[in-house]
Amino acid sequence: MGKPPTTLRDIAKALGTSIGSVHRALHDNPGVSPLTKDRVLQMARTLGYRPNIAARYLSSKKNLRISVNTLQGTTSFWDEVRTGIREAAGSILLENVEIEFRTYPRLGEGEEEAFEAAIRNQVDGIITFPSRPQVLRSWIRRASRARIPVVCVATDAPGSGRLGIVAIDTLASGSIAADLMGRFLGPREGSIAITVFDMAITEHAEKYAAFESTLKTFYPNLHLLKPIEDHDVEAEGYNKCRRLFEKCPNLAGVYVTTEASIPVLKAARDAKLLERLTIITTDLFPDLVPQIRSGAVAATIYQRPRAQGQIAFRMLHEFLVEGASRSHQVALPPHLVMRGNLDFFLQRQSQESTREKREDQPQQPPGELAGDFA
Amino acid sequence: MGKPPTTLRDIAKALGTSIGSVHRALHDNPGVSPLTKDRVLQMARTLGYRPNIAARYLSSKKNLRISVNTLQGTTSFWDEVRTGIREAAGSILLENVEIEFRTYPRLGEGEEEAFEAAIRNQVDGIITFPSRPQVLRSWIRRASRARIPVVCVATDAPGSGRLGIVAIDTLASGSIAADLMGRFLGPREGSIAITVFDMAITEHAEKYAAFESTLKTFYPNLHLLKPIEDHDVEAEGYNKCRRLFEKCPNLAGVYVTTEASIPVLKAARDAKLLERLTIITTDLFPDLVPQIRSGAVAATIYQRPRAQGQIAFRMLHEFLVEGASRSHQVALPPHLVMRGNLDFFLQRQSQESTREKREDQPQQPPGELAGDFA
DNA sequence: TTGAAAGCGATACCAG
DNA sequence: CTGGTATCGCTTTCAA
Repeated sequence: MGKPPTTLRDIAKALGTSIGSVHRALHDNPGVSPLTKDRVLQMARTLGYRPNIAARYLSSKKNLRISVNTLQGTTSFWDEVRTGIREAAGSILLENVEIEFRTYPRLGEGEEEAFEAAIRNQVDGIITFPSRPQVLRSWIRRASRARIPVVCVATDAPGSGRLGIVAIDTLASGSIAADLMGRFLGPREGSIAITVFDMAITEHAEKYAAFESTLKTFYPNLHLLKPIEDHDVEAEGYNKCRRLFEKCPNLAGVYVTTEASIPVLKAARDAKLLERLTIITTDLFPDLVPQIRSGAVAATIYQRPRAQGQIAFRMLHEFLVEGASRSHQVALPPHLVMRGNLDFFLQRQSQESTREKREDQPQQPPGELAGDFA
Repeated sequence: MGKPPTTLRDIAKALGTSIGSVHRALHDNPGVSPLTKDRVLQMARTLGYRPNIAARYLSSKKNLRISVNTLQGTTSFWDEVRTGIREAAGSILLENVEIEFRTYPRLGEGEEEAFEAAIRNQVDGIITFPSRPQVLRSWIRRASRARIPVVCVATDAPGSGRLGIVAIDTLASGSIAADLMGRFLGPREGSIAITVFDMAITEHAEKYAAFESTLKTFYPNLHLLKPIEDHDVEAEGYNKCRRLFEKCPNLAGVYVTTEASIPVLKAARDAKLLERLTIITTDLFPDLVPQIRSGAVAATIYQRPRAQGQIAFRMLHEFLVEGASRSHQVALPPHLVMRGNLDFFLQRQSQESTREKREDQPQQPPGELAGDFA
């Protein structure tokens, strides 16, 4: 059926030139006359040339090096992102990737240095969390000019020339949160509070907008308050919440769009409001578990850090190997965690680490284990 | 850093034999003395030999053939599973897979024939939906004996020797449904109905059990009724529901664990109960969309057919190529679709088909498009 | 600037 | 039963 794919040799033959020249032309290596180069490029196109990845890997076995620039785990989120990346890297058929983790301790501290180091070390690609997109933008531009593709995780850096972005869909998150809030509260009236890191972050503004829109459309009995910005500072979140709780007696629910839910919960507890509030949080980390189990948190929107890491890696790897990848903008739908399915997600998280360990074990040669597929 | 990986040549040299013999020994091809075979196997193990996939693919470029045996799309579920499989196959680096779709028209009609045909055609692996696990079990066994690995999608075939299973986690599904039902209904008392295909299907029994357990634990005010079995027959579902609705005046909610939610909704409407019932359904298909939008369906548990297809394919491919894969039992958490995030999911579904078309376009050679990563 | 040729690691075939 | 070798498509080096 399908005719055999075009090879370098085919192009060379068709043009009466040599494989070497064709190769050089296709990779715009020095030492090709502009004429031959044009002809080769032309012919490659008409013949529909697609490089054979296996052959390429086999002959030049230089490894790809990918730098992963992320935040140190304040919570488990970034640990899981890294796990996802490791997993995806481990399940690649062509084992041609080396990963360098450059982890910085806090938001905006060491972020630029890490990026600079990655570029200086000539990595082939970068996966990064642009905690302050404006600051990182120029760095990403610089990387792009040096032909180092950059994939952003969790937060986008618009207008930076980054290759791609993997994040949770903000619209889906905000909307489902609002929908749940509305259904949980039923017909009664009340006010809803929402906390964000900073409305200057696109993602957070979008979540707010989606939440607001869905609430307004379907649950007009609920009134959304102005967003509380906590800037990931515990005291700030706590104090602003306390103040709000006192000022707003008809408060019915709170939606925490970031991981910083603990201060909010503490404030609610201290204000003796925990029982009366319907609280929806974001992500899943150890301190949140008892809050969910006790019912203090009605539901949490899980942002699937592991999946984000896996997809980011695949996107970057596919680009590095094939020169193009499917879609460079992935917006994942979040998962919903409540009391009933909490254990399922906790189990999943712990399975990750277990599996990591098993991967170090020596593997059997293929002939042996085809046994019963047990 | 890492020392260079062991090759066939290394083994041959260490044993003072030839590459040819080593190769034969590792693949237990005919024509090796038991002695050499043992020595080779031994040495391969001690040297930690791992075959080089790229080299293997390059030299013997025989394609893998995979048969995909699924139900014709009564709804869009199986179409999406197939799309997921196609997607995963398309994004494989080593383009060495050919997919043969064997689609049968209805539950249990043509299922065995399709399986038999796949085996007869000597495919390298099978992805199947075992609509009647007991019936298919012996066929799967037969395939396994012929060294054809089988991956089940959506429903398991226990004790069949299948290589793996990809499905939605029944516990997570049933539990989240119960949790939502409980929260939606609030403190008031009432009965809850649940419909399944047949309690003899493991997955359905498990969903029921999970639903029951979560409901009992957290929402004792709600009383769960005996399950309604519809056997995917429209009239059966409709009639049983009508009867139930009349018999049970304090009915507060219904959980439909299968795709067969339309008859239930019709029954509710005809009984003038639609407004008063909280209905949670399963999956997402065109006819359900207006029901969600109107609020008749409070939420639907989306079983992510595309993801199931992708993962099933990857599992099978990884096994065929590497002889082993990560985990052979994947239980996915479902997605939750409500009015607010409905559009997000609909958009996703339509993107699939759009993207499929774009894949046919000729691709640029790699040198060209590294441009601005736009 | 170009052409020729030596690998990369595994497969498969042919002669011993 | 075993050893040797051409081959897959590409990269890279060395001559010309």
